[in-house]
Amino acid sequence: MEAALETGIAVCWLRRDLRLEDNTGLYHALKSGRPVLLLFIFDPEILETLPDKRDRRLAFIHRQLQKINEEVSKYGSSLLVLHELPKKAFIKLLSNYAVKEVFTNHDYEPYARRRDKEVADLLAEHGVNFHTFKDQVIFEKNEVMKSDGSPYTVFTPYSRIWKNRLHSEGVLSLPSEEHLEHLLKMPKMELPSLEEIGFDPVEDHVPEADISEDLIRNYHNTRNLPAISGTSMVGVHLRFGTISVRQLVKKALQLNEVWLNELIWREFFMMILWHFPQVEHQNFRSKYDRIPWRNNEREFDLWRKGETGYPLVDAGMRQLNETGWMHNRVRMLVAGFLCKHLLIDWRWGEAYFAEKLLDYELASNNGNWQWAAGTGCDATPYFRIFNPDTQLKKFDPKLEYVKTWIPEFKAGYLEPMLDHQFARARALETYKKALD
DNA sequence: TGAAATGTTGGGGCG
DNA sequence: ACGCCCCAACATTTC
Repeated sequence: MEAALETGIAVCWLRRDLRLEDNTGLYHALKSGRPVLLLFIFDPEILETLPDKRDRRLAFIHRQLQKINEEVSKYGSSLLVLHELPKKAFIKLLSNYAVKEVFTNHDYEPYARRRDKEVADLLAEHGVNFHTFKDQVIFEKNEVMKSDGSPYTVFTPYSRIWKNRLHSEGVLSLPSEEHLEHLLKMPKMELPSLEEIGFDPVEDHVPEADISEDLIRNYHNTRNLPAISGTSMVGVHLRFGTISVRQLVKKALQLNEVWLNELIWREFFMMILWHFPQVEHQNFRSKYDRIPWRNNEREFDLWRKGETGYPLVDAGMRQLNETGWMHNRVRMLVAGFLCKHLLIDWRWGEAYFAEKLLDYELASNNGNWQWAAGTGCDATPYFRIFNPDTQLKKFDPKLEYVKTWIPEFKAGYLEPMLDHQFARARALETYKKALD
């Protein structure tokens, strides 16, 4: 038996689960009885969608990979990092190593599903077992469904069943970090540099996550005040898997249900994207297809630069442009402003966020943009239109946030690009007419 | 996790 | 004392 196992290795393919701790796929690979080769692939098909060669996300991923490589080298192993189409990478891998099994964690985005299908087919042709695991969510795919077997499209009932199921099943964590001695012994290899994969090195000042008891307990009181560090900043870590969602849910259960709900929103939108992959490019509700978006390029540009003349909108866009992050309360406002005040297609805004946000997550970004535009599931009704000045008075009354991101700010620093009352009436009329 | 318009109530000023 | 008006405060409706 032992001899048979020695004749081949297992590969653990990391994608958006860049950690060695509590990693489901890695755990099962390490327990497979075969030496485990740890693999990461820079996929040119993904990289070419990133227009900015100074992309901070790439720098973040690169740094995480270096950390992982450093860590596994303590076990006499190495991370293997390739830069080519995954299918080609596996063809090469199969010719260089006696690969018997491949382990990985589920990735639910439409592109990832196509990619993984191709790799699965290739591996099957070569008689290699492909084992995939749920890791990035608590409940996936069809695990939280209505009693008639259809997916939920409203958050509240979904979250109720999600919580019921969580309480009956508990949270299962797998200590992959305790079995790293089963990694394949090999000399430490260097990663390709950022330049070698076509990117420029850039300071990756990704915000530190704050999952202190203090912050989580107070989350519901402070999360709407953009001048305060009242949010946990876990988005980017969930995106790339540098924190396990199971660790966060355990804390949430003990400390704050409002914060737990935010984690459930993430899974809600992932579930929606799984069942309705067409929402990546289309309105969830097709009755909104007839909205005549104005799509004025000049106005879009003012929005992007943070020069609308509405202080809270502009502060948010400048925070995004400068740091790759924007406070969530302000994200809702700027998204609503683009769709309703300017009548610009939510897809334009979504694409801009996708380019700029370090914590960009297709399912959440799409779900929340469609929420703001009113075209999505469980979305804000079309007649709910934020007043940017009222939002400022409510959530940044001392103008602290605004002054942080708009240095030249003073009352009337910039003439509003359009009148709120006018834009509100125009949005109501446009939506109403399109829906009739 | 809306805002504005419209409706209702009740206290107080005033003749 | 009483009716009338004003208006703030709150509630409801509408978009």
